[in-house]
Amino acid sequence: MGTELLDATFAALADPTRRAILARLAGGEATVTELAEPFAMSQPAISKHLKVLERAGLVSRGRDAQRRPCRLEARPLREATAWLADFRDYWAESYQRLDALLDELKAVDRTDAERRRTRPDGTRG
Amino acid sequence: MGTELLDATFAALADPTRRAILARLAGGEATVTELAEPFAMSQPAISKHLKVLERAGLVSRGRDAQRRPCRLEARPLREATAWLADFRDYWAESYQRLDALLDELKAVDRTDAERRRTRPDGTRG
DNA sequence: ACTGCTTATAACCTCCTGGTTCTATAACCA
DNA sequence: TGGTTATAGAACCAGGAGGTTATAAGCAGT
Repeated sequence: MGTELLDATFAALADPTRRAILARLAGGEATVTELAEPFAMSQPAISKHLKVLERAGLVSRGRDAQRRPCRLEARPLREATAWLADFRDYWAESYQRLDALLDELKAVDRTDAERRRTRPDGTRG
Repeated sequence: MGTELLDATFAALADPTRRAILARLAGGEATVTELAEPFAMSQPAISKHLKVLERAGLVSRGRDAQRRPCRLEARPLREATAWLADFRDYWAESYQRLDALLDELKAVDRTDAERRRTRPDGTRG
């Protein structure tokens, strides 16, 4: 599980233009000019975004004469999703442990209360 | 669903130091010095990372005398996970549509073959 | 061979990021 | 009051990100 792939993937996802490009590509392959069309931005800017997505492995390119059609790649998205899911699970588990701890503390409180009723000086002896 | 929150969240997740901090915090609250300890990095650097995490809403801070304990916040992580999940679903759906399209094309191929058998010049009528 | 379309590259700018060191603030401790 | 601990802030630096324009390169059609 390469941290560099995670770095690149999350960094790629951090830009709204790139997320929009990915969303567009989820609907099927597209060429650079097709991808650039909805944006108020020059074509080289889109090419740069595509290079970022490509470096992260999120997008791969084919060849069709002059065109370089882009398509989505699943792997880095899977890895990023897996990281978030693992994280969520680990966190949930920690909360369970915390809940258990709190239950335990409550139990101790109760026994303390018991003890105080019989031994009012609060010693634990 | 603010794109700015997504920007900040994914950007925050794009750094391995910050992901490690989050992982540490999934195990419970921690102070800045506790968080800084495992890293070969100055304390102000960690404070900067914490500020990034805070700006993204991933972390909130309390107060305990001189200490400013950090704890995880669920919301931005939920939003990021949701974005990825929605994306995955949309993508899967598109693939279904693509499968349907391919089936349709195969069907057309078959009818073409039928036609060729009766009309060898290939005209479509 | 010329023209047009599609894409990438180069050079440049500005702003942000991630790190540093040094210093200030604030709370506790004696 | 003075010292220590915990954290934040300021000033600085190098490098990268995201944009621009102008240009080059590859391929297609006539």
